Amino acid sequence: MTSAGYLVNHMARLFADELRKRIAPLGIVPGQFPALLVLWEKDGLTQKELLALLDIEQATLANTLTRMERDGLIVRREHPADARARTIHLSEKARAIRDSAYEAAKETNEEALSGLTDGERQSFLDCMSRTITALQEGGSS
Amino acid sequence: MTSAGYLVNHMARLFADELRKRIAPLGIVPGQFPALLVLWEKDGLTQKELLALLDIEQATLANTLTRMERDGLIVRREHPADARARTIHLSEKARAIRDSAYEAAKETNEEALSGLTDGERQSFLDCMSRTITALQEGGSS
DNA sequence: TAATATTATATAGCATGCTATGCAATTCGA
DNA sequence: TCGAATTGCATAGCATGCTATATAATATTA
Repeated sequence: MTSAGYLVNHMARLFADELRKRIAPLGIVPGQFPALLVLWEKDGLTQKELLALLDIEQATLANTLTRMERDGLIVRREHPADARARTIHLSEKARAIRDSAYEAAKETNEEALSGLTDGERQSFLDCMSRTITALQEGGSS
Repeated sequence: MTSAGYLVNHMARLFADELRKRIAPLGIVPGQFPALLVLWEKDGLTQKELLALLDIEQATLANTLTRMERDGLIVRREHPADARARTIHLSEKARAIRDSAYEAAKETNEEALSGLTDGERQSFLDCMSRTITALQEGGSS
């Protein structure tokens, strides 16, 4: 159980669980975080525009947005020019938790990497980025 | 999108997808891999014994075993001494794909880490192990 | 030994992710 | 401009993981 794949899977679940506990009081869950990060920067995007900034599939985003709407984090309005599309807008609630959510994410990362030096953290993130690139290139060949 | 948590999640999905593609011809899926690794070493364990060797929850294992039985990878027999328990046995099919499965996992790891030197791979795995430890300790405090 | 507690496994319900497919609206080309 | 192709989003169905709870069997204890 010390292969890269096994460790990566285990680590990802622990990361998600830790974040989940920290953001639970805010009324959000880990799967909503990436979309929120984008929408906190720029509101009123269409699903397609939001999708282009995330690393998930369209169907996954569609389902996540449905849950975010159910949870009162976003509202979707009809697109002014295209009846197929809808624009996505954060609720006041979602805007209000922004700083706390950033803080929770920061604390999660800090806890996870607490045993690593700054240099190790740097090279760790670098290794992950390069691993991601390698796996993406393999698939698209 | 360069925080540790985001990268870890993304990397884990790419790893799983790559492995999924490589083992699909064998008739298994990534979630079955950890249980298979254990059962290839030692057959006839109970669910509880198997669980003790894996990093997943009991309910997750129970469902995985149900799917493995459905897929013809295992059979479960009544435990000779405890009517609550069942012993888990690999099918001939599962035994037959062992070497191919190991090879597929090895190739997945090799592809993922292809851009890293041996030294980098070593420290990468080490960082992951330490991160896992840090997150486990935090939760159990 | 009968009542209680514990244990082994299963199930319910949910989140997150995927592929495949459906559907309505828009765009393009003849 | 009309029919075909494309596009934007939703839905179906599944895997993998979780927590909480149910159930039956075993173990303990008063």
